Amino acid sequence: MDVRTICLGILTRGDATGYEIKKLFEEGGYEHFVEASFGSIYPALSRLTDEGFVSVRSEAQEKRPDRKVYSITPVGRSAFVATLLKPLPEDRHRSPFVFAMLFADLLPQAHVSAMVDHYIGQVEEKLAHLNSHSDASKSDGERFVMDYGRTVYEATLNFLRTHRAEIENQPAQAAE
Amino acid sequence: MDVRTICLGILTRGDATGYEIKKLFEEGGYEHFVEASFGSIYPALSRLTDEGFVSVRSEAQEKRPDRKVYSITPVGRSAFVATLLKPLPEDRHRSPFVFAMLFADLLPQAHVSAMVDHYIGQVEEKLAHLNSHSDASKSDGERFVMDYGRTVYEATLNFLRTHRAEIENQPAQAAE
DNA sequence: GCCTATCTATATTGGACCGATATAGATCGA
DNA sequence: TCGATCTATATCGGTCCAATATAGATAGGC
Repeated sequence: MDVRTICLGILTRGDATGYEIKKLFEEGGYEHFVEASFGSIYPALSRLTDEGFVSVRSEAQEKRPDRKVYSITPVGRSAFVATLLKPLPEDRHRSPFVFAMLFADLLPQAHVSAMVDHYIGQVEEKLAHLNSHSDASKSDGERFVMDYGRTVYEATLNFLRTHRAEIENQPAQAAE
Repeated sequence: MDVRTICLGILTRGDATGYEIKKLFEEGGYEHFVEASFGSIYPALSRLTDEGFVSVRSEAQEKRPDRKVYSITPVGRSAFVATLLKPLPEDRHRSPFVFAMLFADLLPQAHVSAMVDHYIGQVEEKLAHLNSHSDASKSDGERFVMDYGRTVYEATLNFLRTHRAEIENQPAQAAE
């Protein structure tokens, strides 16, 4: 999903700055399915403004730099819905950890165990972060995607804990 | 994980052409954690050759275009292992479908159901593809990552089948 | 008082990546 | 004969992002 569509979607839920959009990705429990960097968010917001899909107003702040608050326009809202009604791009999953496990036999066993421990820790942290969000104020869609994320993280943890021995106790540099 | 590292890894398992590396991603059951396009594979192989991490030989074929076969060098193999021993980049997951489900309330219910059906079909296809790979000739690492993929796909399917009603029967354009 | 770490806030850049395209060689079914 | 599809290499323009830049803070340690 391109970053302009992502920003439009976020803005259907309420006005936001570029910085707030980024924070939503980092802290909002969305990291299992969406992310964007400042390097793409600010240019995307600029283009959306140029295209008339969003409008922008500056707000001065005391003791803080000014902030630019973006609002979706009616045209932008229609464009967003139209995009969702088209066939969606494929999911993309990239896991350096899983890729590295393909080659566990090339690594010292102690290091493989440490990598598995570290990855389990990362997933536990993400799950805890998801669980820290109360469901009280969530829409059905938000609850659905949070529960989906929990399901995948829990399945991942169960799998790693159950199956880690299968790649940890391999002879180093097995003949291949 | 950058594409050069990915190509190096594949080549530790045996010589391959750029085209074969791409086919491995598409058909090898790796799509839940790694992928690269021709647009990045060929330049990566060129750079690896320039850097001395791989060597290349051309093979003429009857009735087919010539093919370039790449082999990892001892220096390349060491570099690959050294890369795996460093801290790995974070996983990245991008799911336009899950992102769209955040906004299910903006869409006609029939369309939401169709999107869920289509996504379930895609995941079922990926799972069937994974299951089509016999475990007989797999290394422990390969078995591990295939089993991991199955676990995640199965958890996904179970979740979608169980919870789809939570976003399908919403009033259209709920007040927000 | 200074320095480092961290937060808030916007913006840009160079390099990596990729979908599309190009070129060139086939087979197969209608 | 033609269109679809496969094999095979390669490039390009657009998108994305980590890093960097600039500018405004607070807080804690020395």
